[in-house]
Amino acid sequence: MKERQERILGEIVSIYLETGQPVGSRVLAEQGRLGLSPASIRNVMAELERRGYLHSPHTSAGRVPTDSGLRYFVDSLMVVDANMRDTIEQSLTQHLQDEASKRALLRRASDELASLTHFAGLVWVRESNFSRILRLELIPVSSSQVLAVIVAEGNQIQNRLLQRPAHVSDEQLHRISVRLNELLCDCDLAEVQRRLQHEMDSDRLQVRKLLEGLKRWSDAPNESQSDLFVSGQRQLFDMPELAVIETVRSLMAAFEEKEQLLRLVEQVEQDDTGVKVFIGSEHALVNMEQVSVVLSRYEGPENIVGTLGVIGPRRMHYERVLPIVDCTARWVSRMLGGNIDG
Amino acid sequence: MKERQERILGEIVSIYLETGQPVGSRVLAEQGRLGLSPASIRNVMAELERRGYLHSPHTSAGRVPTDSGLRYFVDSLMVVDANMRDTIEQSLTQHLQDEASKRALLRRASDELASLTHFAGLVWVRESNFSRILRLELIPVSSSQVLAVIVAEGNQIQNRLLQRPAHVSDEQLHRISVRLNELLCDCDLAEVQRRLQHEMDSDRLQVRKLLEGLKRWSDAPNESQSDLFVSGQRQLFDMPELAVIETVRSLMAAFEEKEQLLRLVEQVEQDDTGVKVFIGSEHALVNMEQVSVVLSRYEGPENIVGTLGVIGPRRMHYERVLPIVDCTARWVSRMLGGNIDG
DNA sequence: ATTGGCACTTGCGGCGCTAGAGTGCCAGGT
DNA sequence: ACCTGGCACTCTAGCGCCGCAAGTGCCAAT
Repeated sequence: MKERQERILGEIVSIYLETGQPVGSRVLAEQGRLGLSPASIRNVMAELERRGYLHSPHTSAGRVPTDSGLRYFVDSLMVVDANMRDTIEQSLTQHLQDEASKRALLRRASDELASLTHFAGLVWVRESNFSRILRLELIPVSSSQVLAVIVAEGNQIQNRLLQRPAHVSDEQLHRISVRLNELLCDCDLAEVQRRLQHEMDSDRLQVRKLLEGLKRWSDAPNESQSDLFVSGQRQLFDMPELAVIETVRSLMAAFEEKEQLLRLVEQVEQDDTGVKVFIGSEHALVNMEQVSVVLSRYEGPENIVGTLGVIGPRRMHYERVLPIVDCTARWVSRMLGGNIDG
Repeated sequence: MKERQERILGEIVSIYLETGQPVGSRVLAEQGRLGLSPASIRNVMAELERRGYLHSPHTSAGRVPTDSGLRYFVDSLMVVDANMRDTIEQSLTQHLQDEASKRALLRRASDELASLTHFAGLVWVRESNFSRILRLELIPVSSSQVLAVIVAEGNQIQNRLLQRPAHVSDEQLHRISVRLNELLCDCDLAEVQRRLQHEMDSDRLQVRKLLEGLKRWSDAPNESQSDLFVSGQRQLFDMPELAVIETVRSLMAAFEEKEQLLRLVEQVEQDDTGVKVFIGSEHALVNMEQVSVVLSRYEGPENIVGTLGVIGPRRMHYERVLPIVDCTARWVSRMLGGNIDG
């Protein structure tokens, strides 16, 4: 694209991001940074429209950047604010210092995304079953129940109540626990299943019920930990172009049903090329042509991976939001590396 | 109030609940169940308006029940559908059968409230620390960490990673675990604190760090379990009178900030007189004069208490919603009594 | 006490108009 | 060859107006 066209597209986009209104040749000329008359600008605008970067809502309105227009801006024209990163790091350091658990950390990360961008923050963590068992412990709870605790790789901790086999003393239970621990330690999921099955067949331990419970656990992903944190939805509705009941409904539906978001989020998990932007209709979310999604993959130790980012209006300051999402993702990755329970 | 006035108020309310529109004397007369002419009805309506049960938006609109009008309806006129309860029980039995954890159960209850009423379901559980310890176990995780698991009364289970004291073998850790278990078993929170302090002072076990971690745990309420479940918000925006951006914002704010809701919810926790209804401005939520809240307290075994209910439009079918909330609360109470982990 | 009739009030939808904004194109200047 | 002022054209948003429909309050008659 000609340099002249780029300059004009850039100006149009940045004014549009500010105001959200169509921008006309007049204001563009008066704003002065181009040194061109309205008429000249009009010619270029017409060309840009022919190429699909601009769009007129109607004859007597100005031009609005299309999704492609914004895309071009984000890909080629945008300059990220350099000292943005420091500000972000600072804020993150301040607010995300020492969180007790992984869940708490992620929730706070989501809050932080929301408060930095003033849009909706989003943190997703891949639903993961225990992968490789580091430790298994059975703890007697009552005469009818026993608590199974599993510590898996990446310090994931999961627990579940199982039915206690009749006529098994605490003493015996402890022995079974030790035995199972030896049996299942360092096994991955498939191996755990196999060995449990084998154990059940021979049933030397006479605790078929218990083993069944364990097996069922390893079958189903642990659904008790919801895995999508969303913060600051309400801020979206402060943007006039999103404060439309139709859009509101769609947004709420997306947040509540989650499947649509998950599809998007999983796309990002595939390739790990930093921050990914979906502008307007680029994500396939229906009725949400006015929103953009900015996501990045993050990665904790062993088996913890996920995606985080923000959902905001199509006209967001990408040059601010992109580094925010990027930094937060890195930060979260770093924090997850530390000492954190699951 | 005169029987005639009651009948008319009742008719107005039930038409209003259906349509959401002001109801005029004409339709009321034509509807036929009163056997009176529009003129007569008008007289009574004027009287009802003077008493504050009705309100005209303007001269040429019909009458709309005020909050007091609806209140009177709910308190004195309403007849709850008798076989409603069966339907509800049935649906609950079907969907809430065996949930693995307390959290899962409560979340499902919230979903169920939402799907039965088509409004937003709400379940709150009182944030509670462990009360009386039934069992404490220390599990070695790595060379630097140890997992503490506490089983408390009511089968509440909580776990936390603590720093592992240096130079303590798995063997020793197990002994410490047994010792601590003996020491702290059956103690309430205050007693736990006291004994831990005492133990730290003498420090016979040489594991000050570990004890400190435990103590800090018992100080702070366990914040990692968020305690308010909300489902089906989006359904609210299908009601035309709530699909107003102003109201949407307020609703979202209430759901996100939670303090306002908690204040309401705690009011209900105080007295346990079954279902409680807040109509329109009766709850002090700003900008939400168009919504009503129906809540009931529920109660699990030992120390688990909470409030659940729905948030819906002011014009909801109270005669349907009240039994739904009531039954769900009883049901949840019953289920919590069963075998469920925390 | 009830009711039909009538005058009065009020919001709402449709219509036409104007002002303002912005464009496209052309002809003339550099 | 490119830029620019000018002009005719188009479209929308806002305003005022009007008439319709709905509903009321009151009164006189039953």
